[in-house]
Amino acid sequence: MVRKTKEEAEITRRHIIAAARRVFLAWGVGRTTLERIAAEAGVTRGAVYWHFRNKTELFFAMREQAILPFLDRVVFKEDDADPLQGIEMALQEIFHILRDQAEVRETFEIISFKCEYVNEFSGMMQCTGGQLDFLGKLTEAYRRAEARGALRAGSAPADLAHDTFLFVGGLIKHWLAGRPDERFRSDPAGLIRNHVALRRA
Amino acid sequence: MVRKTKEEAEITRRHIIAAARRVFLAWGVGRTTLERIAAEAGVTRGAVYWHFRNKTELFFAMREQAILPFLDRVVFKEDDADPLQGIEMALQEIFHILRDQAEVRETFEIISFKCEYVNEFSGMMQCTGGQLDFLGKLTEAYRRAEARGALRAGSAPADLAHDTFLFVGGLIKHWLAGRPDERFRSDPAGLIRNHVALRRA
DNA sequence: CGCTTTACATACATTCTTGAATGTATAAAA
DNA sequence: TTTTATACATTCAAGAATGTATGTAAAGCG
Repeated sequence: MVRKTKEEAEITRRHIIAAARRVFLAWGVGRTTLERIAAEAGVTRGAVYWHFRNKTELFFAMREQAILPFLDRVVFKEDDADPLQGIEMALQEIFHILRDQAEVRETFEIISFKCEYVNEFSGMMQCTGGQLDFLGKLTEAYRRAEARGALRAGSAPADLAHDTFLFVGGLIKHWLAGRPDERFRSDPAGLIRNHVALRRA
Repeated sequence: MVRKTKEEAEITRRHIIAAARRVFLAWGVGRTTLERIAAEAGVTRGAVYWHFRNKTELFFAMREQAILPFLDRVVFKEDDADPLQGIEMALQEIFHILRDQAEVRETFEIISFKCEYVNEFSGMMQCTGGQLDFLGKLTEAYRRAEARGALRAGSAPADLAHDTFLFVGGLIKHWLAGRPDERFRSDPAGLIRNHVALRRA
């Protein structure tokens, strides 16, 4: 066996994560063996065990990679002229990421449908910190909109934020699950536009 | 072994399904062995194999049981005075069922979080017939509301129905996942009320 | 230049699971 | 009353899958 440099080892590590994503998606996390991941990555199980303590750690490494784009790209712009526009664009951006970045989409598909939330994983089904953060930012954005008089009367920002949060959760799930011809999959932009329009003053 | 009568065999069958539900919930469907289900039900694996061809068939039998209460109890009453009231009550009823019927709630938890949608199961992640039926009834109900002038202007019934459908999907998921102190878990009624109120003329 | 650590591959022991085969006592049918 | 089908229990063979232990050759470092 030819010993690799640090850079080459890092590449191997990424290959293993990418292979894991493909195999998880096709077989589900539970039915995926490290042997199969290794084969898919063109290495042996020994290599996988070298880089990751076990399947769980590999799973979390994969998950981490997919969350980063959202932290970077989903932001609530403060548009004084139309505060709700910032909310709408943030929501749209979620689906742009899912559409454009296959690895992110596949990872979300795995998290949503190819994984059992039990034992070490059971905490993951609750709202994660990132999700609560998103809910908080949504609430702030609606508050700003209210201050600008952009909201229709009778709706508290916090309630609107909760409603939007649940809407987005449902949409992500159905978007991921749906076949291309289904509405949830084909027209998230329209659904988001309608959702936000309901809130306009 | 004492051979059982048909009635006793039916009871055994139900016991096995109930045991499977408990074990699925704790261990996840994939990591659950028929041996463990059998032990939980107080029978041997032979009995399980007698009643069900394999774990998949047992899973679907359990699932079937949990869907029935919704077909019975979630109905859209046609209230001419306040058509949106019928929609709101139908949504509320979903969570009454989940709150009151532990077996239904647990089964939904399994379907949502303790099961990998792969191979035979992969079709299940799409909208089932029951869900599409629900969406259809929602659309009809909103159409009736529009005809009665109960809807705020500018929103098409079909769009409202989609929005509500996604909201409910998100709410069910977060309600199931949440701990009792979380808002999604503690106050679905309020969230539903706000959601419907947004649509009022 | 020699030692140590790294980055894997290989081999092994152990532990589940599963499906099927077989046994068996009795309920139900004839 | 005899026969047959039922409703399980028990046993077995065989194949994964896992974690670990060990081998190894080269990279990295003083």
